[in-house]
Amino acid sequence: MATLSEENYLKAIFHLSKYDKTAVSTNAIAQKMETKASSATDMIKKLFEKGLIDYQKYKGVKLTENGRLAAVSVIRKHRLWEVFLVDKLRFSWDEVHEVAEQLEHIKSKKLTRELDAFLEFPTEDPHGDPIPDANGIMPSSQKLLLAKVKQLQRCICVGVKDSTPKFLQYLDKHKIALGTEITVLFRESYDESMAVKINNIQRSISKEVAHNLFVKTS
Amino acid sequence: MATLSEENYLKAIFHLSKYDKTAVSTNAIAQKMETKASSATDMIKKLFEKGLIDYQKYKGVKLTENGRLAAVSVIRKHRLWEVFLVDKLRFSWDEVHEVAEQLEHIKSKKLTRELDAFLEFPTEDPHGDPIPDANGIMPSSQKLLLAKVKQLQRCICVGVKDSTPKFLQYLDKHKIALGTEITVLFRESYDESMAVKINNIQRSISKEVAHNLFVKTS
DNA sequence: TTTAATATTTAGATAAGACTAAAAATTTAT
DNA sequence: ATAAATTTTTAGTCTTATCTAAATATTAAA
Repeated sequence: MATLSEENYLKAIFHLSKYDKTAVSTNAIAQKMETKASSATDMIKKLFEKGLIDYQKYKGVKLTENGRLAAVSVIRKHRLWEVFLVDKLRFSWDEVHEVAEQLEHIKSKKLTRELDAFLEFPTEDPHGDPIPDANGIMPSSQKLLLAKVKQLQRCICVGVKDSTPKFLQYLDKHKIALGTEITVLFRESYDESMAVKINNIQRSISKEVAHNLFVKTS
Repeated sequence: MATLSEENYLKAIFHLSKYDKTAVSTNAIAQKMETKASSATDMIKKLFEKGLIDYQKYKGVKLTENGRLAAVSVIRKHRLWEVFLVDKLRFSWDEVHEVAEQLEHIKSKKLTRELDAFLEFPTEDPHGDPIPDANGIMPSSQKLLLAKVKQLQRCICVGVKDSTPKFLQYLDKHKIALGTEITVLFRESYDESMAVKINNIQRSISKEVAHNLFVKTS
């Protein structure tokens, strides 16, 4: 059984290797965990001893299958709790992360199973991120960044890449939510901003925002 | 802010001084925490430094007002989560304790407040124990042990003193639940057992059981 | 390709919370 | 009232997870 700190490191490693499946560096882990590289090295050794990561000195780390399962189990709980907080307890999507960071470490198979059933088996959390099933399988979705959408295409907002309160509150303020329809009008090459139509109103979306909003094209 | 371990010690001290409000001994705390007296002494010093207990060497400890509030806050969360598990997640009353022991340490004022509202402000947990309000006030109830009920009196089961799975499962097996009506017929002085009528059937209740079942007389 | 910069690891220290063993204080019993 | 038994505290050690500083390895630059 992994300790709280081990679980957090596994989660960090998982997120760092989510897109490119290459080895993760000690520094990257330390940065994500907001700790020092030496601390990361210590934990890396521990996770290696427990068979949760592959590791060779100076070569970075990769999750083993057991490590991946442990990480995904924590992520599953995190996202289920987020759904609970938003759907049942009147939290907004920018308030859930901190509490879910605590709840994700509660150890009880039955709790996770029953919570899942109580929430009617959700497949996505309030930010549009997929919820892994009990076997550790992530539902895949063909979302893409708004920044990649072609001119004159219509798309629907399905998730966020940056889920910090700041960005989520920005979206709330500008009436952009999951399910909101966005039509890309044109791109400003100077600053990489985009002119879009949202709720029939034309607006400009900055490069920063366009690179942190996931959409689906129909 | 109290650590997880500090919270558990405060809870232990609270429960040990619940009935008789006298000072609690180091040994009693150590026993309740399933640890050694020396460890208890270490923690006592820490809680004293933080102003959560009154303490004089060799004289035992008492919660300060702040200490009591901290303990009661944890107990409030514990009991709210127990209600959640039973009412919403299909846990039985003998399964909730272990999970609630973890959930009680989650730190979020909003979570507690919203959970309370979601559960429609319950006043008792699944074992009939009172749930303190947000200000740390315990609803009082005039329950008494079944063992104290007079002959030929009718009463209603409202709580348990022993809430270990073993006892709770015993009650389930014998169809005794909160709300069950019990009429005391007579007392066997030899073994202190009681003859009672439950659901119109006459049964014998051992001394052990009678001393762990709370009832209310009308 | 040798040097410079950067990344990683090692060594040793610290704090929290637990332990054992021994010392000191208190309580109980004679 | 003193001795014996018990309780409590102290002193020193251990583990986990962190840190700083120094050493070593790797990567980038000249």
